[in-house]
Formats: sequence, C-alpha cells, structure tokens
Amino acid sequence: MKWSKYFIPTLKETPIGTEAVSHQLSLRAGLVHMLTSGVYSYLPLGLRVLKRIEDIIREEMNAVGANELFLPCLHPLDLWKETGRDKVLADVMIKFEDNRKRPMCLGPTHEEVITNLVKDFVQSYRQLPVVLYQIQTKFRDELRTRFGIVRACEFIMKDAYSFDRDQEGLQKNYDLMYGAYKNVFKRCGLETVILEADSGAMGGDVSHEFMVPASIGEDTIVSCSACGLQAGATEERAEGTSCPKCKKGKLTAQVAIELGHIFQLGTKYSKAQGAQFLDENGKQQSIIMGCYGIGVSRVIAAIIEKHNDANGIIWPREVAPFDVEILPIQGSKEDGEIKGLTEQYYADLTAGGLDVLVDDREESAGRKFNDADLIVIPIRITIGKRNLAEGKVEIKLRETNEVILVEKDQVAKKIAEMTRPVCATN
RNA sequence: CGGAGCGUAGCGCAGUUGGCUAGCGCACUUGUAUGGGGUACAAGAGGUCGUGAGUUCAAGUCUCACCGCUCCGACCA
Repeated sequence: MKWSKYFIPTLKETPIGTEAVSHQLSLRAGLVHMLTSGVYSYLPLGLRVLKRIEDIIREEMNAVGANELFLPCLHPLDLWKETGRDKVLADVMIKFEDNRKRPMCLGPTHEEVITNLVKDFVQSYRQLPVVLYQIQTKFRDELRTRFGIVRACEFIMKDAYSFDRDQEGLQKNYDLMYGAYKNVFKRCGLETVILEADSGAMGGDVSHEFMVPASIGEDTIVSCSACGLQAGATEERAEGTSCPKCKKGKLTAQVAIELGHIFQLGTKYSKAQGAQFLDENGKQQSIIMGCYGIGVSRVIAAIIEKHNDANGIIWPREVAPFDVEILPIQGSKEDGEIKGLTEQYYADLTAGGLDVLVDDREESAGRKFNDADLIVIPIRITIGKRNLAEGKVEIKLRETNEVILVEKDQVAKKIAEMTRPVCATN
C-alpha cells in the first residue's frame, strides 16, 4: 500500500478534550474519528487493526467449535418483552418507532435474538450442543461515554452463545471459552486479570470478567499483598481494608478496563422464550445457555493504553495495521536507486505474505519519521543516501528501537527471518 | 442525572476595562530552494466567534436560555 494513495490523517497536536492516552493516540494516529460523543468512525488504519483483532478472535472461536453467524441489530421491542429485559435495559436501549408505528430498538445485546433463532431449529437433544457467535455493532445509550472508544454508544462486540442439554455440557463449553479468551488477549499483547464476577442484568449464576489493569478504566481491582487474592471492587472498599480472605495482607486498588465477560446463563432465556428440546426419554427440557462477550473495539483502546511511548503506539505484531513500513528518503530529484530498491522490497515482501506500507509522499524526512513513529509499524526499512553510500539499508524495530544496518540485497531475507516466528504462531 | 471545565479557520490557541477591517502557530494552495528527525523564504486561500434572545451608539467580550464536548460522581453485559 502506498501512503500517498491511502487515507491516514495523522494529527500533529493532541486534540482538545482528550485525557486518556488511548483516546489521544487513536485520534492522532488516524485510527478513528468522533462523530458525536460515544460514536466513532473507524478510518482505514483503525479498521485494519480492528480486522486483525477480529481475525484472532475468529481463529480462537472456531478452534473451540463455535460457528460464526450474523444477527440483526434492528429488533422488534416485543421480543424483549418476552424476557422482561425491555424494562431491565430500558435506560441503555435506543428505542424508536418505525414508520408503521411498530416499537423497535437497536440491539444492545443479543440473547433474545439468538434464543429466538435457536428455538426454531433445535428440537432434539441430538442437535445439541450448539455454539454460535457473531461480531456485531451494539448500541447502548450510555448515560456517560468515557475515554473515547472505551465506552461508546455504538461499539463492536464479539458475542458467543452456547446451547447445551445439561450443566455438564455448559461447563465444558464455558471452560473452552475461558481458554479461548485467554488466548485471544494474550495474542493481542494483553495481560488479563480474570475475576469471578456479578452477573448483573445478564442473569445466571457463574460469570468471569477479563480485566486489563491500566492507567484508565471504569473498573477497580483490589489485590492482596499477602495471599494474592484479586477481586473486583464495585463498592468503596478499595484500599485500607484488610484482605477478606487471609485477614493479613493489605488491599491495593488498581483501575482496569473490562474486555471480556463470560456467563453461565442457565435457563433464564430458554424458559422465558420457550426454547426447549426433547430428551431421550421424550421429555421436554429447557436448553441450558451460556454467553460470552468481548468488547472488540475496546480491545484496541486497551492495547494502545498498554503499548505506547512518547512518540506513538507500539503495536504488538499480530494486531499491527501493517507488518512493514518502507520509508524512502528522497526528494524531487528522483534518486533512481532509492526508488528502485523501494519497489523491489515492496514486491519481495508482499510476495512473502506481508502487509507493507510505503511512505512515498513528497514530504520531508522529518515528517515521515514522525508519522512513522506515531502510527508505528513494527518493522521499518529506511532507504537513504547516507547508508546507501556504504551499500546498506536501515531496519528498525519499533518495539525495542533496535536499529540494524543490512546489505541492500539482504533486506528481504532479513525481514523474512524476523517475521517467521510470528507467522509460525498463526 | 448531579458537580466542574470548555466551545473563536481543518487542528492547537490569543483576543486587555465592550470600540474601528477578529489575530497567531501548525496544516492547506502556488512558486523557488532544500532533502536522515515535523526545512527555509515569498505570495495566497480559508471565519454564521456553538445557537438564539437581551443590554448597548457599539458584543468574540456583558446577561439569560439552549445545544455540544471533556473530566469527576451516580449508573453499567
């Protein structure tokens, strides 16, 4: 991809009204654009990151036997009345009437829709278990948006739903999802703290939250210095208090971003909506359900919060919008060799399966370097006269700021060596 | 929804006790030079000062209402 033909609107200065680093950098690096509070457009670069995260999620979901589908975000309100959640979620639901005066809402979550779907197709225990997921836009009329895309009114979520004949089956799928979630966040370069949590408006008995401790966030985790207990702190029992478990250690509080939440729902929805199956004894049973969410767009914010420096974002390799950036330093004088090498590297690396961005703009070297640091592609190749005089080209790794000089005809080979371990994990 | 702050060009800002044609930096356009860390010079283009009322000879500036954004709180799969 050539920069001159790509839409990467970087900002030199920090936008007003932004506090969180991820909010600032996501705007400055040209990833997103705010339409109004809590409503964001994803620009080409941000969309690339989003797609890469989605791909990781898809791989991990498919690996545990979940099937991807795509549910509507336009829901008749009547459906929500079946479970009474039209009232429970009334504050966050975006409701309206269509032109035929039918009460509708934009889906804040999809338990009702998926249950409605599954009950039409599943009649027998022989058809269970079923695990389905989607990556979809959710709409929530948040009372207060926060930190850019961390809490938005319109956001992208992966939601999976499991349907089992018994608790044993649910537990099995729940454990699989639990493991898949750990993989997803690890591959996104995020260390998570997993907490047993309150099920809230979702209902059910067991639930776990996947939290990333960060300098901003809407949740608080308390940790015990002695026994290592970690727990959510919804109430004002943060610091000071002694540990409720060992009674010895002191609790320290840490702000965190919730990225994932998984629930054992049981029969709350299947009973309310009549999703039943016939067991081998010919008896009607309610399907046992679980649901599993990841705030996909929120993951981007968490990654930026955890991976940045004074110059910009340091993407973990698996989620970076491009693998390699080629930065030719040349002017209008047309240095034939620089141009030739740029094209050659681009062709070689692209053929090797890498996403390559070429900064072919007629800009000063300084601006190119600064933009490169801001949007940050993991590997940067700088081609300039200074090193070319020695027959060499510079390769810089953004993660470590390590700079190596490579013979100009060894570049593609060297990059291939560097990127191989990443490819192997895929 | 309570508390606080902010709103002047695409972005970041200045604008005094109300005063004459609303400025500055960046970005943008054109030209010349430059070409390894936001390059220099020159000439340009770009404005319902968030919206609406009010006070006044005169409002970016004062008053009121409303709208929008951010932060804290309440709330939250």
